[in-house]
Amino acid sequence: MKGTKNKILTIASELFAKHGFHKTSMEDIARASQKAKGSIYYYFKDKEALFYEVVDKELLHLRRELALVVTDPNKNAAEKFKSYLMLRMEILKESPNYRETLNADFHDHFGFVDTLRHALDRWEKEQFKRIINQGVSDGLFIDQGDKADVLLDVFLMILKGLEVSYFIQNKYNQWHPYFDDLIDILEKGLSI
Amino acid sequence: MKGTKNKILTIASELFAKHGFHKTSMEDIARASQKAKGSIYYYFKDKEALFYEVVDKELLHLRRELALVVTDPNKNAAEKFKSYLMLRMEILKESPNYRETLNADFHDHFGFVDTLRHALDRWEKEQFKRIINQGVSDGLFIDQGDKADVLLDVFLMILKGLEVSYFIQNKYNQWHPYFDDLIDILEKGLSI
Amino acid sequence: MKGTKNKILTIASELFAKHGFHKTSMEDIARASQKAKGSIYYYFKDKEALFYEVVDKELLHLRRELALVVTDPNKNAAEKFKSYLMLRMEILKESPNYRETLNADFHDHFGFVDTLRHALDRWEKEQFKRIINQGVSDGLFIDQGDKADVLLDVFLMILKGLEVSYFIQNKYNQWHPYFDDLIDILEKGLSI
Amino acid sequence: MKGTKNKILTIASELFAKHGFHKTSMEDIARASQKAKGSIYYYFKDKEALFYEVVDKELLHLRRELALVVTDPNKNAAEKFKSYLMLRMEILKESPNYRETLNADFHDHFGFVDTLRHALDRWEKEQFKRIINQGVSDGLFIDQGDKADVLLDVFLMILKGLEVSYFIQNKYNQWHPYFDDLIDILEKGLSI
DNA sequence: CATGAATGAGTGTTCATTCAT
DNA sequence: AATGAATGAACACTCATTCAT
Repeated sequence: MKGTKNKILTIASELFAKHGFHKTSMEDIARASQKAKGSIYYYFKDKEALFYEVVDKELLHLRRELALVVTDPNKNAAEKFKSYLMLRMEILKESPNYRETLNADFHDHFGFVDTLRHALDRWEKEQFKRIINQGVSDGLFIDQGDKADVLLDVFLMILKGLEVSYFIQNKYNQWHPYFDDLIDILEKGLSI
Repeated sequence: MKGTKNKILTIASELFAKHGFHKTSMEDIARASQKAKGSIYYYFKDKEALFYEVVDKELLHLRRELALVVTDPNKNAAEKFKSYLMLRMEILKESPNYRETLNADFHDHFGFVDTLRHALDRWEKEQFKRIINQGVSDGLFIDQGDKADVLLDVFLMILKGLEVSYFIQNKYNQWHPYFDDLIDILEKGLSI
Repeated sequence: MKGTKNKILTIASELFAKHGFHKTSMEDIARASQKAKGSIYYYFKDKEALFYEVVDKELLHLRRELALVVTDPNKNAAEKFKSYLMLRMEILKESPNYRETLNADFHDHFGFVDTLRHALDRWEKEQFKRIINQGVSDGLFIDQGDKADVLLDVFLMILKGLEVSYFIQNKYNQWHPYFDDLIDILEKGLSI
Repeated sequence: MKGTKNKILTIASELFAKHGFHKTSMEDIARASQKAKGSIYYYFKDKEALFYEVVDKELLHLRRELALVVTDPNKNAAEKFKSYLMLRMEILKESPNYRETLNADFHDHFGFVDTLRHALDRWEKEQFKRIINQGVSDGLFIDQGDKADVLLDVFLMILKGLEVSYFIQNKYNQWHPYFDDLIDILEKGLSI
């Protein structure tokens, strides 16, 4: 039955989100989802494998939503650019398990999610390329030539950095009002 | 004796840096510092209290070094600005315990380090204000008026975000060559 | 269907042989035999019952081969004696599941194999009696009278003891070259 | 305190003896010795390390007792030979944990006791050499020359084999009355 | 000051077995 | 005849913390 696996996945997602990976025990998940501990292991090899699928689900949602923006026929490149950034932050705000992933990296406790994160990085770079190409062919953006790739990387770096100030340090509500200004700053800084 | 406490502190700093807070046990610290486990608890109430002092020490070092830049009589405001940013990254690179503090785990469950981080935030904002004020009075920068405070906050937000891409995601070596460009982008973005 | 049961039996035999009773899980057997876990329980009440049949099959093979020696019309008693001993060791070498049966674990906790082993003991004693009787009637051996039975038991005891040095302690290759000498010693020791 | 460690060691020895290594849990040992589970791990790295020390203690006892026979000034070589064999069996009967060591399981999966067993093997060979040398110099035994070493090994092999029939298959009480006969057989078999 | 023995709650994981279909 | 989802008891091991000395 899909039912059991999904229930475990859903409950696990909530618990991991609320208490973090380390402080959520398999015991907790089993109790909360009213399943036997062994049942979790029937569907998921590991605690890590369970967390992996939880994060995977979040990122699937993120990509699906962002793709709608990128392919939206009613927006020009500049609008897509801004919409993408804002929606990205909005969805990430509700993807707490992916966010936990950004940190612990360092001590390689979550090396097992690297696959997912790198895949997302590549995917996002691709989307930005599309937006920019559209902007260039529409005459809105200037073709940066060889510098384009580096600029894109730098831009993504800043973007990912903001996730931290925004979410992990819980400044979301504090900074959100100034987010427009921030996007302007970035656009201006990158505009040459 | 100061000797014992300092030895514990030094060794703990190294071990936390190498293996992280969670993966470093009091046992490990006791063994490495050739002290009894009980002795650690004589000087430090908690594992958390020990970590707190370790991080405190790192931030003390950071502030001391950055203060030298801010008060340097041989630099103008623009130079101080750039020097501050670069030195900040350089020292943070060697402050792994503070960096672990950026973890969600620590935010959710170890609020005890928040005190330190907030104190640093306030301190850094103060330093930037000094630099900018000097720049304005020297005619280098334009007085932003009411917007100054918000711009400063946004700027610091970006700065802190960069820590993540830089250190936690181990991109330091990858991005370092472009750091100059990045500072330029920030200066340009913020300059009007 | 015989097919399913036999497949399970064959695969189980291989896995038990390779990894031992404890380290072979029903899961392993199910996966390797491409059958569902439940199917194993359809044919075998227990993990123990499954192992029992595996061992039973090995001993069936052993008895069949040894019977050929005992009833061989072209060998005299002395030749049968030596052939029996050597063939016995040769076949046991390839009967790893029976051999695991010698374990203390199995004696303390898995008495279910005792039945098989005792049956084998009785069978082997019978075969030796036959050989000796043939030897006596051919004038090759001396009738030991009342002592015959005890001597036979002692002899079998030594024989079974050798299995351990030989197989369990993996000295097979080491001792094999001296096996002839050993049989001589036993013959001489028992000959009066 | 030696007290706690010894209590754990003693209780563990009894439990391992009664139920075997696998069926004795650390929980059981903790409960029976009225110590915390953690206390066991304070003194013993592992369940294996605990078992190792238990076996070590048994073998220490064995060697101490056998050494008394080997160095007994009131026995000639033949007497020592017989005494050694009988005492050996007597003590091994009361060394159930060492005996579990003879298992295939332990060979495949618990190589950690091999050290002990090999040390014992070497030690026993040494003792036999002493006895035989005494016998030769007293004119009781004939010097076997080059063959001595191999004969010794074969002899030890038989000896170790007997352990199985005797103890693991619980034939001790059954065979003990015939042990004298058995020693005679071995002496005769090996004597030329 | 300093020790180190002792604790016990907590954790991830395994696996033989059952049963509705 | 055959399945495979679901179970739950069991287990080895970790570690921050306490306290008598």
